[in-house]
Amino acid sequence: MDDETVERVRAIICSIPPGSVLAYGDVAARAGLRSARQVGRLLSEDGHDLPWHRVLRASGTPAPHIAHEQLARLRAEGVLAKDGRVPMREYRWAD
DNA sequence: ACTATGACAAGGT
DNA sequence: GACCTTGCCATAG
Repeated sequence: MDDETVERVRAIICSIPPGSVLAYGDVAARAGLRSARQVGRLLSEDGHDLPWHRVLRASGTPAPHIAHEQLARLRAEGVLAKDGRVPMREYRWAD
């Protein structure tokens, strides 16, 4: 993991507009990473100052330990989850 | 060097 | 849709 790549990931996550979301894999792809786990690891370690709540799994289900907080924050931005799951088809950020 | 673990994903059943 | 198996890659022991 070069610092340059880390910066790219951080930049991408920061640029996600409120009301939109991205999957870990999407962020990874845009940042040039080969594995989505890298993104998750980054957030767990160095993502405390980023809008991490706009990043979730490809299926629209957030990670278990943060699920409650995540859905609450998204709900505050207008992202409505259906039974703990966000409909990516509608909220997925495409620029 | 090897194994286990983790904010994951894709493909098969 | 749900569930299981593989692949993935950095870190920790």
